[in-house]
This record gives sequence, C-alpha cells and structure tokens, in this order.
Amino acid sequence: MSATHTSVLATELPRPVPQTELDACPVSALFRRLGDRWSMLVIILLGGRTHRYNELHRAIEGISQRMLTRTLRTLEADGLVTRTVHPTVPPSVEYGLTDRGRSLLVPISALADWAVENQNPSGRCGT
Amino acid sequence: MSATHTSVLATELPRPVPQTELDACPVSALFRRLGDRWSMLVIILLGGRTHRYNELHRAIEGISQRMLTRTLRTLEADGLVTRTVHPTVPPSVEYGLTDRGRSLLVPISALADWAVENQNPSGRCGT
DNA sequence: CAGCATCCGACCCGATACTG
DNA sequence: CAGTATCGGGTCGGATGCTG
Repeated sequence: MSATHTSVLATELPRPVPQTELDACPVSALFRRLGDRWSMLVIILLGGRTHRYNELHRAIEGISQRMLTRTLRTLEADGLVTRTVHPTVPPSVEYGLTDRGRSLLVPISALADWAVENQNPSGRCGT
Repeated sequence: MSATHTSVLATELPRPVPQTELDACPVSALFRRLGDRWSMLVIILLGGRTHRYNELHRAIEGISQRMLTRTLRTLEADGLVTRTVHPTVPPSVEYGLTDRGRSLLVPISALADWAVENQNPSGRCGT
C-alpha cells in the first residue's frame, strides 16, 4: 500500500507481443493482429468519422467494454487509431484513424463489401 | 462395423457453428470466420494454383497438421475451397478455390498487399 | 501421402462488479 | 463517461503418436 498503488499486476493489457519468428512474414503478422473478432469492425466504424467510446460501444452492440478497450488499445499501439482525451467533465474520449489506419481502411472495406454482397444478407448491423 | 466403436465424441471438427445472433451481420460473420491465424493465408496460397496437402504444409511452414486440416475443412464447409481426392497409391488430395473463394481472394489479396507495403519487410514468407 | 486422436497450454472473449 | 479488476468458459493452436 505504501507503494501507493498496487497496479503492478497490469492484468493483461496491452498484450505481451509474443512475436514469434513466424510473424516475420508481414502478411502473417497482419492477419495475426487483425485476426480477431472486432479489430476490422472498429476500423470500419472509425473510417466514417471519429467516435467516442460509448458511441462505439453502442454501434457495435455486442462487444464488451473489455474487448472494446483492448481492441482500441491494440490498434492504437499499432499506429492505426488515435485516442484524444478532452479534459471535460464528464470526460470525453475521441477515437479516430491515423493516416496508416485510413490506408488500411481501403482493403478492409473491400472485404466488408464482399461480405455484404456474398453472404446471405439476413441482417444489417450498424456499419 | 460392430457398433462398438464409440466415435460419438467426434472430438471437435468441423466446428459446431454457434452462430449467435450477433453474427447476423454479414461483416461480423465474415470476420469471425476468417478471423484466425491461417484462413486468409491459405486462401492466398490457393489463389495462385491448386495445392496438395503437404505442399500447403510446407509452404506455410509453421502451421501444424491439425490446424491445416481444420482450416481447410472449415473453408470447404464455407464453400470457399474445393477438395479433390485422387484415388492413387499413395493417395493425393488437391485443394483449390471455388468461384466464391476466388472472388474473396481479391479483397484478401489487397489486404496482403497492404501488409507487404506497410509493415517492416523484415522477412518474406512463401506467399 | 494425407490425414485422425489425444493431451495440453495460451489466448480470446464475455459477464459482472467497481471507480475517477 | 470512460474505463479497470476479476472470474470463468470456449476456442485457437501446437506436439506427439497412430492409421489406411
């Protein structure tokens, strides 16, 4: 306690970055990074305009706070997403895409378009 | 066959397809399907030409038999990959892309191109 | 050659509760 | 509002051994 803060554990964020030698292949590395359930979805959302935390949370509708935070932090660490804190009361945090993120948005959108056109279009989500 | 064989377990293949309501969104569903370490890589490999099982195994170099088989089976079930068994001795199995798979190859290749051009190109893999 | 069976660890992911 | 802490399951993924 006198150590002021027992946040030494750091639970799990922001990812230990194991980086096995296999990930030396840039293609494999990218797929490992984006190869989760939410990353590409978040990038698509942020491609339209910047969003606040709870906006994203509602837009994706099904993602947990934990996963949203994790995904955003990882994307930020990868230089794809920007995080801007406005020192207001209550606080407001704005997320957007970096230039790199916007360039990645292009092929990801192509993938999303394929999904919309080729899957059974039973339902539309917020994207 | 003597029903004595308790193969009731079926281990895990070919994936129970949970399909939560969240996956009603085609974009989310696609990312859930391809959101693993190998699927897109296999599709890229198969995009060049058909490959035999061990060819893929060597080309990807790092994937286990288990994961290669699992990935191929899932992609086959999704109608993206074809599996052709030639009744020779020893047996030979050829994997290729369906029409749907070839159409998906386009946006996936765009993603792979982005990876090659935007990541630190430390190493090239077999792709 | 092209798998399947089994064990097991690592990580993804959600639910819940709590905080500045 | 925008997170953090903790628990617990399900899945990803590899290693090893065996088969037609």
